[in-house]
Amino acid sequence: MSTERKDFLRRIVEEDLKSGKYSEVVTRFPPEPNGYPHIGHAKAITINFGIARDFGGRCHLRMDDTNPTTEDPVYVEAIKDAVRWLRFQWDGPVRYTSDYFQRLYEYAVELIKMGKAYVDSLSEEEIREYRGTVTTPGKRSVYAQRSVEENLDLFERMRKGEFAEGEHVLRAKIDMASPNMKMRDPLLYRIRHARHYRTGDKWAVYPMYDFAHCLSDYIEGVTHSFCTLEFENNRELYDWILETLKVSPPRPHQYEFARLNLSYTVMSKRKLLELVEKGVVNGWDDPRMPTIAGYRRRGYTPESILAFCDQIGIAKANSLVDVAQLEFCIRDDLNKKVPRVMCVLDPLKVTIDNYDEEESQELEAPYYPHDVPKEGSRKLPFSREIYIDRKDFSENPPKGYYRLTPDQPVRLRYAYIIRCKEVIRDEKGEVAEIVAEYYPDSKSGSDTSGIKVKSAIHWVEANSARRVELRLYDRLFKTEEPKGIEDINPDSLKIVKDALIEPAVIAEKPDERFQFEREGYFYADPVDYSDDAPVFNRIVTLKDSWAKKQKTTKSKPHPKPKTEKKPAQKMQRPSDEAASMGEEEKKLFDYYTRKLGLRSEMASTLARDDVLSSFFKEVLKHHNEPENIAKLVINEVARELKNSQDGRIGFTPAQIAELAEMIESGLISNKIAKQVFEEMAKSEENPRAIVEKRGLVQIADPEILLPIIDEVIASNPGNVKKYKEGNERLFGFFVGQVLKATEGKANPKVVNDLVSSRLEK
RNA sequence: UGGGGUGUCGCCAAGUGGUAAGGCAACUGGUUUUGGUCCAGUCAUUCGGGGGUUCGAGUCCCUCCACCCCAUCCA
Repeated sequence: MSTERKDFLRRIVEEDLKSGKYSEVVTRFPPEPNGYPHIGHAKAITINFGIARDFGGRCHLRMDDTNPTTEDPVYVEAIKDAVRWLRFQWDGPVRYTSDYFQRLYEYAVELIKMGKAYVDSLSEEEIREYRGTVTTPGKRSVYAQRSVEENLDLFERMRKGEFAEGEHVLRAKIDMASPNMKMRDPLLYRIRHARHYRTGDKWAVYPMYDFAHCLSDYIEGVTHSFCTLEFENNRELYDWILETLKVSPPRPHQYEFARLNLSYTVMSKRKLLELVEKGVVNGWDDPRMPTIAGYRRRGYTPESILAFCDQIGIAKANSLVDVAQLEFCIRDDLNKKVPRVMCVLDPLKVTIDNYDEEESQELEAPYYPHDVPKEGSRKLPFSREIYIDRKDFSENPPKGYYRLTPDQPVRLRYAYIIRCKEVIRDEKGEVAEIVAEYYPDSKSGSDTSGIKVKSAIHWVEANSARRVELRLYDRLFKTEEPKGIEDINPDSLKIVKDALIEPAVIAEKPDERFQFEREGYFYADPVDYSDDAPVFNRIVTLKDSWAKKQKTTKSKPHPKPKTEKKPAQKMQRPSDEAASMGEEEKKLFDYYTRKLGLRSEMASTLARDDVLSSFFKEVLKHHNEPENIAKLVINEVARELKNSQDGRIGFTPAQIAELAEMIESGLISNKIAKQVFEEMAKSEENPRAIVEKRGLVQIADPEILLPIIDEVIASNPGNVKKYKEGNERLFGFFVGQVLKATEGKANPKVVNDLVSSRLEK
């Protein structure tokens, strides 16, 4: 990985590798085998395997199988399939948390011996009560006082299966009053008399996620443990277990990213399961399902899913990705790959009455358009009777209609231009057939007719066409953020039983995915397709700007009202803040405003913060410039204070006073002061010493500055032009360049004046 | 309500004090025997709101607001 922009996880890995924290990156994809993986898993897979690949590391596939009641081998197969289908390869064998049960048990025993874990015999309800709530602390169980020996004995007997489920649990002894609920003596083990699909009846106790996960990561030598946002609160416990057990470094660390949400889709296992169980869809691999198996059956390519995962990025903001982004990815991929063929979804017979009944011919048609660099073609039978799509003919065409009408000829793609002569109706008055004539000299590729048509439509020859079943899939839900079954799109599947397709598709099988020209991308259903009864799934439609235009002209009587800029919300006056101050704070506030003459914003900020306030007063003793000192303390000192975890700061009030003097005297600029600040916080050196050592004295001499400015102006003629054309934001660019050239030492005020006068010329 | 997180275009998302990237969507126009593709172009005077610091703030400080997660013997 070189210099291109990286997501925050890759930056962390890069940093850790550079600093030598780890010599190699090891990640893992750790699903619980209790359901079919979906596109959200694809994101996690791409992240874990992708990062390992990008940094020359390894990625493990681990089944997090600590709950025997929910897991099943069919899911481990589905997960393995999904990873392989996405073209990733896990390092070594598939791993299982259940393989570590013995070691995990030993770690638990160790915790007990350290007095850091105990067997609790409270009931489930009691445990819940004792835990407290998010706002009230919990209280510890009386059983927490059990001796190490008793705990050891009990835990051993739990393991052997001497107790009923729920009778005892093993808990970590941490803090029942922790603000983090996950730290209130979390459960480590519970009794389960269930058969585990791998370990059978060997164990009667099973580790909980929090205990198993960090240790499994550690056992496997994982360095970076990526998971989704909802585990943020679990990180403290993850670290606590590894730290308390004093496992030898290198230790794994957990980082969280936002899980994928897709519009018009549900992603939770529970809701997906409901769809399957209630028969809303036909199983986990129903082409409408967001499962990997579903997309695969629908006809999505692994490349398109990967491209999608790439495009959506990795971040920490909860987001809802537009499904249109996914649709773009599959269209984009298939456009470059698949053969174009003709299939008529809603056949309308056309008899070409000037074409001899006895005659027929074969037309040569390429499988790929001019812009797809692939070779291949097939023969297209042509005769007196053909079928076109019903929507490609209109007796009363709307404005802008390019297709066949009584007055408008059209080209049959790869064949001739035809003209409608007569419309034949059935007893209900509907168009049943069209009688047309063709222009013999308009043959595709050797057209000498001189007739101009607005469009070319697809068609099939009546005798040779094959009847096929088409499954037209649409979004499963009708709302952007569906809650559940109540939001199902009733038209998510339309089955067309008697579409007609050109014979070569069935006979030659040039591919399994096709573009049915002007309709969409289709995939020969891997389960139900047979040569006798071909079935195609619609993967996605083509973009259709005609349909879009129709829709907008039909349903857009009013132009969309431009949303007004929302008016500024209620202003907050500093005096409002003063109102919320306590007695002491108010006194301080008054003192700062009246005696020291500080502005109220500053005064209130100081008055509300003990540490800042006393620091401020200390600095004042060394240098009595309340306003300047207050600014420094409020902005700079406050930052350093926030950034230091332990509340310690690497500088003294006297040093801040010194810094203030240097700024006031013009020795250094504010910009440099910031730099000095950071240096001070780190090195604990005196500001003056830092300035001298690093040569940070401000440059205000035009004699020095002017040549630099001219240089900057000379080397950015484009920006000079833009600036002169009115892009005043660019002013900062020039100043910035000069500052950069002087390593920040130029006096910005002087530079501003100078740049301004130079640019005027 | 305690704690942990997150707010940049309709949807994603870069951005680490010096010109608000990019993709999707949308919208022009061109090419086209697919109303597809492709090509050219348009689309954030502003970053949840308000103050402050600074020559200069999406980035630093203060404050308010909104949303998500945590009280399964699930993961």
